[in-house]
Amino acid sequence: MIDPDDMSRLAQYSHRLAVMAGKTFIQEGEPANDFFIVTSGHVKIFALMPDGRRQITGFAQSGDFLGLASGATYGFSAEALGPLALCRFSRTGLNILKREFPDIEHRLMEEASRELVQAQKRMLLLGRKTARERLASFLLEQHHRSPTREIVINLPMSRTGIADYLGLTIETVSRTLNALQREKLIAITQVTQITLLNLPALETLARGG
Amino acid sequence: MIDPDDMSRLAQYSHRLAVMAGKTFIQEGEPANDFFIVTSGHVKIFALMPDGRRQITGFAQSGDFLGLASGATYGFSAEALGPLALCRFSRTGLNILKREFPDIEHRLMEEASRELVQAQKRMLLLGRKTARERLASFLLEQHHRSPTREIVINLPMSRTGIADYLGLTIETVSRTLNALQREKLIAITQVTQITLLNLPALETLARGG
DNA sequence: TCACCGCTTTGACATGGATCAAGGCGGTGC
DNA sequence: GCACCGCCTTGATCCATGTCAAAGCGGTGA
Repeated sequence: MIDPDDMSRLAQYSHRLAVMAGKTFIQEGEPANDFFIVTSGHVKIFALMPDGRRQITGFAQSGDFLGLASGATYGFSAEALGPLALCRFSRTGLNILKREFPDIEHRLMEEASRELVQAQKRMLLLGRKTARERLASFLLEQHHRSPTREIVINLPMSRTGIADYLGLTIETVSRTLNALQREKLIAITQVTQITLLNLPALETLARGG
Repeated sequence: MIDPDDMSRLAQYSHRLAVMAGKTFIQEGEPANDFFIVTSGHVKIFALMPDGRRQITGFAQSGDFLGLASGATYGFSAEALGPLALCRFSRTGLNILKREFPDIEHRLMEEASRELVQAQKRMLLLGRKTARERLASFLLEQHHRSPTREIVINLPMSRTGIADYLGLTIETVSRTLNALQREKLIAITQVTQITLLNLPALETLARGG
């Protein structure tokens, strides 16, 4: 999302930062002093309730911004899914940058737009779709992520991750995937690898009829 | 959100537009050629499924932007809740404006940030909260909207609106409100007017314990 | 005044998904 | 090879919310 040329200029205003796998490096509610760009690895973005209920609101990977959804404090928590590398900008540094490189604001804006579109789709999914529809939507989302539109998809997360992403329990995820397999819409080749056997049917299901 | 001074400069690049109450003036999936600023009235922003399931993703009122969450096509539909006045900008006009008044991009960015924070809260609500928690969150949101923090709140929408906003049915909304009344957390003074009797308890409930 | 209409409430019942509780299964270390 | 451990699956049951149906109830117009 950021081209390498800008990247090096940006680097003057930023600190490189490595994060261990599994570390929660942004805590919801803390002062949002920093802004990040992911340079390698994957990040899980989520919100927690006091009793432990978790909603994953998205993921970020290399090139993605982290911290757009922030006022005075962070509105989310973020955890490294594996070893992670980041560029960190202070908010004030970022503001200087925006003045110096107006293009940056465009890029931020584009990313924010994309995230907002994504967020609205997820609100529809979480508020109105059934478990089957959620799983179908999820599988197709993974499918579309692949540049070659592979019908064999490798799930980038565990059942717990899927459940927290879709607003379900792990049991429902497991049962629903098996139901889709019984109906020959998918084949579960390995625990984290699924083959999409009937794309049109999955698409119809995902959009709800 | 836009100051009157800028407003008049912006006006050169925009067309004023009046919309009748109830009219759906943005259809999800149509080419996102325009961008809007609400100048008076209220807008309901929502997504629909083919069988009629509806998820309201937000509302916009005077001063708010409409169209941030758009790629090539609109990712949502928008309906006038009452008589409505808008400024319409063509996308290309907006891009010219951005160059001419860099401040605009800042404002857009701020609004986008706010919307993203809001969206993440709603994903948690829709994915993980119970009906009671959703209603408590909703009532407090209305409460916070009032500049004077009135504990008597006037619901700006019907039961159907609340249900579609919270991902519930109208029956559940009705029953849950009555349950909260029985427990003396609220008093339903009129159908669309509710008094918050126990703010701390509502806040605890809304955040889930 | 009364009938009608849309919205809301209430009741009875159905059900999708959650919860609780065993197993199964694959990977790792001894 | 075997025991352990984390994750996943499967089964039994429960329950919050949805669905279906029937009254209220307030506003409007004849």
